[in-house]
Amino acid sequence: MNYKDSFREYLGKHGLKVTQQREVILDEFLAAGSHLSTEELYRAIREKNPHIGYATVHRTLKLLAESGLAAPRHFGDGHTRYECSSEEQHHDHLICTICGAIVEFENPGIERLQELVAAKHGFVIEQHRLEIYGRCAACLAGKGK
Amino acid sequence: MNYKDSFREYLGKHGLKVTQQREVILDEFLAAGSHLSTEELYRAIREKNPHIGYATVHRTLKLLAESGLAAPRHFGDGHTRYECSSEEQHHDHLICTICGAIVEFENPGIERLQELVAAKHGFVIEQHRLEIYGRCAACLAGKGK
DNA sequence: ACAAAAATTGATTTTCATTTTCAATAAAAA
DNA sequence: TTTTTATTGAAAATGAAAATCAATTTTTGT
Ligand SMILES: [Mn+2]
Ligand SMILES: [Mn+2]
Ligand SMILES: [Zn+2]
Ligand SMILES: [Zn+2]
Repeated sequence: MNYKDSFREYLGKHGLKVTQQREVILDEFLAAGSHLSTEELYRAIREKNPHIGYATVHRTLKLLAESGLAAPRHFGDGHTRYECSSEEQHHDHLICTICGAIVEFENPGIERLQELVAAKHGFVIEQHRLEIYGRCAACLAGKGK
Repeated sequence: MNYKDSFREYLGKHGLKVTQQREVILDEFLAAGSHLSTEELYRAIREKNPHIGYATVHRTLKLLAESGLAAPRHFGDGHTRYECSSEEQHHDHLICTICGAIVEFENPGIERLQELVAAKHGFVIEQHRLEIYGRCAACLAGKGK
């Protein structure tokens, strides 16, 4: 089942309605780059759909997050960013402090050690967040934007 | 050199003044528990020093962070929290999603793997943040507050 | 298809942590 | 001590996120 059907299913199961705005916003969310802020997605949508309001974009992103289709991220710039999460598996992020580039990575070894750390302290993990901040290759080479 | 002298040194080197308020706030910051929000520290200070304003507590915490004596943390509850950072070494956090308990841990294996991940993507690490959210032992046993 | 019921929309307002303002005050320099 | 400079704290401003509410759209019921 694809994103659009999953979203429709979630809406139906929660007594929510399938609206034109929600369809457009999901389409643009899937088409636009990942890790976009509400403001960024709103601007992208507004180009083709000037009638869709900021509040609706905001609410739909929260709805996508609640439905598990989008994942909110916080990289320290004061803006909540969202990325698709349904079909992708868990990953963490490398963030360039100069150009803002975001690189995703997965590391089973780190994941395993986290489980060991949690177990050692009697915790059962629900989620985790690992963000590595530094300078990306391009910026180190003086070629960052 | 202790915290108070380090702070005085930082102030002196930056053309800033050593004030009674800053001394009191640093004292309370060191005496109070770790991972306190500005609001929490302000309340603790106000009990003995009703004349110290919220803005001054806020500014002093930022100053402590700039000087490297305090480290700001964000655990997702919308409040910036601060902890001492000067003499302690790096650590990460386990946060209970039920009672809010915060457990600190260090794991050299995870740190090493992070360096490998960063190197693989051409990044030079400046800092990182690892937060593991889950249920603590007490809450799992039904004894959480 | 039509009417009634229920949810959504979007411009606007509100919230709330954080930051800034500014006249009075305190600290450091002369 | 006098002058200069920074700090203080009450209040106001800021800004991202969330809430409001009358108008509109979607869905349900007949
Ligand atoms: Mn990502
Ligand atoms: Mn800590
Ligand atoms: Zn870069
Ligand atoms: Zn707990």
